[in-house]
Amino acid sequence: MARSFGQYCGVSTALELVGERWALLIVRDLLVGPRRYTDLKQGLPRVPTNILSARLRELQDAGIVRRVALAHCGLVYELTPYGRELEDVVLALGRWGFKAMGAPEDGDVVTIDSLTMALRTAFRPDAARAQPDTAYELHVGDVALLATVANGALAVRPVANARPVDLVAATGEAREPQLVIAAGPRIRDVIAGTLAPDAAIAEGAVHVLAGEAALLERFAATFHLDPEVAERAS
Amino acid sequence: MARSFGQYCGVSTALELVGERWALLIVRDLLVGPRRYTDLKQGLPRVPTNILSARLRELQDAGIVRRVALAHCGLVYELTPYGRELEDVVLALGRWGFKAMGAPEDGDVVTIDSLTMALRTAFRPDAARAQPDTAYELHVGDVALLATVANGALAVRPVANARPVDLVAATGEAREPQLVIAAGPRIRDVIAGTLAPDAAIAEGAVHVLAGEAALLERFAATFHLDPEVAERAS
DNA sequence: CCGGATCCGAATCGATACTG
DNA sequence: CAGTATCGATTCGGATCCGG
Repeated sequence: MARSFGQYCGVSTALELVGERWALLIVRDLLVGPRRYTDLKQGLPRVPTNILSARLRELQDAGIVRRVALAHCGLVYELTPYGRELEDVVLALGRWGFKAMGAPEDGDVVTIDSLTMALRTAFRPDAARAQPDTAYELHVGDVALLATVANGALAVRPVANARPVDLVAATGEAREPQLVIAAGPRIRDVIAGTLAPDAAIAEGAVHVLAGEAALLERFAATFHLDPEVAERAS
Repeated sequence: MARSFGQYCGVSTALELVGERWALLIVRDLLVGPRRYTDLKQGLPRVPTNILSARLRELQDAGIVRRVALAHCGLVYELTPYGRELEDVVLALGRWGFKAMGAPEDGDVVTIDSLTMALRTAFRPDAARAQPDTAYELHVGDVALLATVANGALAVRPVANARPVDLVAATGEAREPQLVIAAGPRIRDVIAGTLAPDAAIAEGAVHVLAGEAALLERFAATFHLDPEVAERAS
């Protein structure tokens, strides 16, 4: 399959399976849920279609992705259980890369799936448990999603939902968001802890559309990546 | 620098910085300690020298690696604090890839650094704390290292050491290993939990060179990757 | 519209040779 | 020891096309 690194080692084995360009971004999107070919292409606007289909085939051959035909609804790709275990890898990568993010390049997009995984990356279960359950509605660019924090667990779903309302009701996730905010790229700085919530509002980096502005403090405490000072013996 | 994925996202940022071929394997080796160019080339026998120097330059430009001139001892490359934070990423990748490892391909090598990181990947601090402190000497292929477990912490160093003996004594790591074993690739199965210690000895997958064979049970409990059954709601 | 396959120029990688 | 230089082999990117 992929060119070998010539090592009998877990890291090199992993990189042979998911180290090719675009592969882990496909996995990232599939970690949010099963996706159709077209969904993936839309969520990864810069991936050439031949690369997307090549990666999907390789991921299937490796037992990471499975292709499922839905009754009367077309095809979806979904992670196998083994593929879902890549969550730790993607979260670790996201956590590390988040700190290196500067201002967005021209033409950079924020997608529903990437924002969903970013929220999962930054989510602090213990910080969440220390505060009242809250539902946040977050708008970034033309992406909008509802993040519901309850009992130390996080659920994220798109807000302009294609899902039937009764499904939402059934999962008990439906609830009026206590805070609705619209943010630009500097929401990253709020989560990274380099921009205080009140400063973010004062500077217009975050707009409160509904709810009490003070709840942004709770948001920032719940979704937070600490500097992790990296004091370690070499 | 690298071609952009066109997303404002932590995962894609990380992949732009360390997603190129060989980059994370270089980081893996540097996580064990500072290395000279020649050390890296030896630990990554299949990397073309032009790629190695290109990656080292890119990693330096990204602030992940630093090039340090030692007094009268040449140059070494070492991770910056930010680079050292990639440990979580490399360990997560190693843990995941370890389970996908089959039999080694022809010509696959096991290096000191890859084996050291594999032991770190599989190390269970709580399992270690539940048992007496132990020093293991492990030979795989032509690689030999000493893994010292004390107070729930792991220290690994090469056994045919170029380091002065008094340095070893100063760090308190020096101690006669209670168990010395020589193993082939199937040591992987012992760590993965698919080959029981006594069966490994019976089948000749692991040879006990010194110490009590029963200590291999302790080794297997200390260095272990559980199946992590991945039962999760899709 | 969905789910790709095909073609081709550009960029990257791999192998080897060579240099201060 | 610490890399450059070169060049053929691969892979990637962009665009187009095609069957359902």
